[in-house]
Amino acid sequence: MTVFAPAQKLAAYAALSANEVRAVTALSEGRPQTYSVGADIVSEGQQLSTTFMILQGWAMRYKVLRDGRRQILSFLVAGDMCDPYCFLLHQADHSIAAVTDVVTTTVSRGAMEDIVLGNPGLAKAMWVDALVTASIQREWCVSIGQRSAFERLSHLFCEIYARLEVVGLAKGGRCAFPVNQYELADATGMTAVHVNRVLQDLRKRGLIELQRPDLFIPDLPRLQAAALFDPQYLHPKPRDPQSEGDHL
Amino acid sequence: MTVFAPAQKLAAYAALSANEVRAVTALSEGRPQTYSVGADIVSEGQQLSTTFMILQGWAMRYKVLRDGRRQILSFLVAGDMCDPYCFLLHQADHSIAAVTDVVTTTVSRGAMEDIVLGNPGLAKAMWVDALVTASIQREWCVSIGQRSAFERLSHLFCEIYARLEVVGLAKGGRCAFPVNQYELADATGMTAVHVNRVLQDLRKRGLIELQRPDLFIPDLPRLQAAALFDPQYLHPKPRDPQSEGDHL
DNA sequence: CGGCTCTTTGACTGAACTCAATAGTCGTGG
DNA sequence: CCACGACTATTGAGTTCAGTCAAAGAGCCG
Repeated sequence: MTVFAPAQKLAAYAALSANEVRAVTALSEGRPQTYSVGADIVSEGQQLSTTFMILQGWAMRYKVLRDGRRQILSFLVAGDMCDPYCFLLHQADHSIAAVTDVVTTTVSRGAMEDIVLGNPGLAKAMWVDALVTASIQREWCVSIGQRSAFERLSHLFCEIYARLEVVGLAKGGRCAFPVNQYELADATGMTAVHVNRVLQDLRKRGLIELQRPDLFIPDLPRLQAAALFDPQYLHPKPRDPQSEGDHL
Repeated sequence: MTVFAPAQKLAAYAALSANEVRAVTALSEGRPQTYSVGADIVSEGQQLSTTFMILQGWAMRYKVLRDGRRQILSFLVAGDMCDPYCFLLHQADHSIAAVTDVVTTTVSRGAMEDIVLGNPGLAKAMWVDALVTASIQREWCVSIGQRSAFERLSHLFCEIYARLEVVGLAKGGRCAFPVNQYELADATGMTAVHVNRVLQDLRKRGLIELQRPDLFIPDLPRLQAAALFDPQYLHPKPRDPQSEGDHL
C-alpha cells in the first residue's frame, strides 16, 4: 500500500488538496493497533472516546439479538473509518469485529476535532463519507428486503469489488474475499446451507470463482446484471479525463 | 405544535443552548412547502441544492429496482431532516415521498453552512442526528434480516412510537400510523397479504389496535418484548431528573 | 350508484429453513 | 508422518414460513 488508504478513499469522492491529504494522513500518527480474527474492535454498549480507521484486513459491523441471532451490517475494508464522530454518542449501538487479522489506526477525539475544524474541506469529505456509508446501508436493506438469495449474494460481490477497486485492492476481476459461509449467511439474512447452494449455482453459471480467500469475477457486467447492481449508490467520483487515464 | 419540531428532536439527543435552538428554528424562515399524498419530495437521481425538514405529516425514503420491486427504507416524521448535507452528493441515491400530506421547510445550502459554521454545538447535533439515523437504518437491516414477520412488524410499531414520543406526537400508547398494508409490506420485506395476516395475529393477541390512521398500543412493554425491541439504538437522552418530571 | 383504494380471505406453491450427516482443510503434537 | 481436533464446506431429506394468484368485502368520495 503506497498511498494511505483512508486518504485514497476520501479522495475518491471529491478532490482533496495536498494539504488535506496530509491532514488525513496525519491522523494515523498513533501506533497502529492489530486485532486477530474474531476479535471485537468495538463492542455494543461500549463507551467510545476515540474512533479508528482500517489500514489492513477486513472487519464487519454486526448486531446480535438477545437470543443469539446475528445480523452482519457491513464489511469494513482498508480505508474505511468507523464513524468519524462515533464518540459523540454515549455508547456504541453495534459491534465491530475482525473478519481477518486487522490493522487499525486509532484517532482520538481531539485529533479528529482539530483536523476537521482546521480543514472545512475535510469536514465535508467526512460528511460525504458518512452519506455514502449510509447509502450502502440502505442498499443492504434493499438487498435483504427485495432481492432473491441469488441476487443478494451477487450484489454483495459487486459491492465489495467496487469498493476494493477504489483503494486499489481489486483489479482484473480479482480481489480478496475472506468471508466464510456462516458470515455470508448472517450478512444476507439467509442460512449457511442455503448460501452454500446458491454459491454453487453462481459457480455453475460461471458468474464467480470463489476459493476463499480469493474471488474472481470473470464477467463483471454479467454479474452486475444478475444482481441488479447499479454503482450509482456508491457515489463514485465522476470520471475526470484529466487525472485518470487508466480506464480505456 | 408549539415547539419547532426539528429543534425539539435535536434537543432530545443533547442539550442545546437557547441560541442554538433559535438558530435551528431560523432555518425554517423559508416559506413552508406542502406535498400531497404520494408525491415525491426527492427523486432518485435528482441533483440537490437544498435540503429540508418535515414539519407535519409522514414521508418515506424508498428505492425501486429496475423491475419495480420497492423497498421502503425508513419513515420520516415531524422533526426529521433529510440528510443535512445531502447536497454534497452529486445526485440523490434514493427517493423520498409523502405518505400523508406533508409540510416541509426548505433549507438552502448556504443557510445550512452558515448556521453550522457559527454553531459548533449545532454542527455536532447534526452529526448526532446523522449517527442516530444510521443506527435506525442498521436496525432495519437487523429486522429484515433476522426478525420473523411477527417481530418485524412489532418492532416497527415500537420504533415509530418511540420516535413520535420524542416530538410529543405519541402519548398514552396512542399515536398516528397512516401507513397502508402495501407500504408496510415494502418496508418490512414481506407481501401485503402476509402483512394482513400478521396484523390480525397481533390484534388477536391484544398487542396492537390499528385502525388506520390510529395506532393504540395497550401494553408497550409487552409489544417491545415480542419485538426484541431495545430502545438503546435510538440513543435517547439519558434521563435527567432536573429537567423532566413527566415520567412516573 | 359506481369507482377507487384498501383490507380480508382461501387455496395452492415454492423458496428457503431445519436437522443431520458426511467430507475436506489445516495446523498441532505425538 | 500420521492422528487428532477445530473449522468450514457440502449433501440429502423433509418441513414451513411466506409468497402467489384470485376473488370478495369495506369504506370513502364525487
